[in-house]
Amino acid sequence: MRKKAGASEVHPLDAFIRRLRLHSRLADADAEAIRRLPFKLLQTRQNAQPVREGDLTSHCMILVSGYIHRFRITEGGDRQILAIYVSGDPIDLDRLYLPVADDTLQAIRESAIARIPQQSLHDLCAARPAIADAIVRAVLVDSSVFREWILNVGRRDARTRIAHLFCELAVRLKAQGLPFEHVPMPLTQDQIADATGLTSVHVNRILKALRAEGHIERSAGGLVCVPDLDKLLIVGGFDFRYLHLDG
Amino acid sequence: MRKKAGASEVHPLDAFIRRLRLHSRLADADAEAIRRLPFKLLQTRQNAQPVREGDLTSHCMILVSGYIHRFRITEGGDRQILAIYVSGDPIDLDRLYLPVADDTLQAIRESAIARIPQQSLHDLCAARPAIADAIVRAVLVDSSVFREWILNVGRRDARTRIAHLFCELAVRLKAQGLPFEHVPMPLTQDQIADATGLTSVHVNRILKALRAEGHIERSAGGLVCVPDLDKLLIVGGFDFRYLHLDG
DNA sequence: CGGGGCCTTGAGGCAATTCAAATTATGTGG
DNA sequence: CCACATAATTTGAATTGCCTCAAGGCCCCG
Repeated sequence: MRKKAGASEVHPLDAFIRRLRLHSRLADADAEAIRRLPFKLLQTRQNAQPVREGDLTSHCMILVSGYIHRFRITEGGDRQILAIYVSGDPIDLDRLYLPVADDTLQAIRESAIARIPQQSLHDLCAARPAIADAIVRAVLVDSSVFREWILNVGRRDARTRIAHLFCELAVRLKAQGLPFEHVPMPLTQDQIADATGLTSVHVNRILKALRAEGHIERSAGGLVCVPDLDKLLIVGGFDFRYLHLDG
Repeated sequence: MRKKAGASEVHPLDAFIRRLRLHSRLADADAEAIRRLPFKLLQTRQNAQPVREGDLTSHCMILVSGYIHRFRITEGGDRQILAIYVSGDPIDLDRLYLPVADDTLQAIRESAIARIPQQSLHDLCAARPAIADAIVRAVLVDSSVFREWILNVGRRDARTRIAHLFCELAVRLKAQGLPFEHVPMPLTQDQIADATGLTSVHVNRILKALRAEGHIERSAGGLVCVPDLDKLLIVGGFDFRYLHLDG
């Protein structure tokens, strides 16, 4: 009757395995092989930058807990956030094949990261084709998300754009089995602005409007609370297809 | 003295091999294996859509000649172009692992496409790890380009944005060994608008200004001619890093 | 209790949009 | 090779969504 303690306890990479299984079938043996991967747990504080554009890297990182974003800067110094990662997400798989970083990674709040030697991952992929496939699939889904961001920033007005960002976060959190009614909002208004290609001033006004309309609510700890995700999905013009969550 | 005719003649997939070699080392045997891939040549006319969002596919396509773009549409019906492909580019590698299309592909002008069964590509990757790696690397470079487009659309003004688009096309054409002083401009002003998140009216005005400043010129057949790429690179705030052309 | 983030609000300005119409290319059939 | 239809470019005028600048308020933390 009692659950046995032991190997099946929570492992830092379990969330990563869950994330891969969102899009790929992995045998238990594959999952076990991932758990046996050598890694070091890295605790980063808010705003730390575990990798900067231009760095030559030797490891890949999995976000174990916390939130991290990825950004680039224009010649003029303007920042654009390109992705927001939640626990379980691999945050720089690209560096497995392109070891020179083309973006900077920054912790949104204090986070825990598993650092895995690239060589170990390559070896694992060579030994286990199902894992290699799962990794490519994860890369491709991310790629589809990048494309949706182009669409979001290029063709939607501020209100829809911001709503869409919240929707995406909520849906991805939900898919990962994380609490999603409260979207992680240690995302400052500045960061929302940088993720949507807007100004923090304008973001502020739009948030006010969305609040007035009841689409979002303030919540403890600076979280954004989504009282009715279905309604917000409509405001954000959200279509699930690009996330490839067919499961 | 005379070149021997035979196996070394131009093959439709040679441009693809060149494209892969931009970022990956491929042995001659690998290249030869690619040439032996079964494929059918498809001639498409302007505006044809070889694949639509939602299609379930069984093939992957390589652009042999011509130009193709990839787009998505918002709930409101606005189009955003997400990528522009030139000869040699694989245009839907993502479908190798995610067979349901999340974008629509459309020919900018009449084009020739090589259609390869996904199964054949999978087999080839399994047999030749170097090719599998090269394909993943191609996917990752594309992904970096998508991110640059987010930055472009999100954080640059119209002038810089349009200049950046031309720069990217010119640089990619050049890298592929194609003529690049004349950027392919069967891209209509509507299409430039959809690629940059602007209005065709505004694109028209900016083009006029860029012409007045001598950064671009009109050329036969609706091409845009870039008299001095180095200058345009500055106007577009262009940084090569994201293209990963270290070679 | 003072300083530094972050959020909030107002007023004014501008880049880009919308609407509308004229002009110029492109292509097709007679 | 011209006439006509269609698509693409160009231009103007008015509008607006979002930005800039600037100041004030809140809250956390030392």
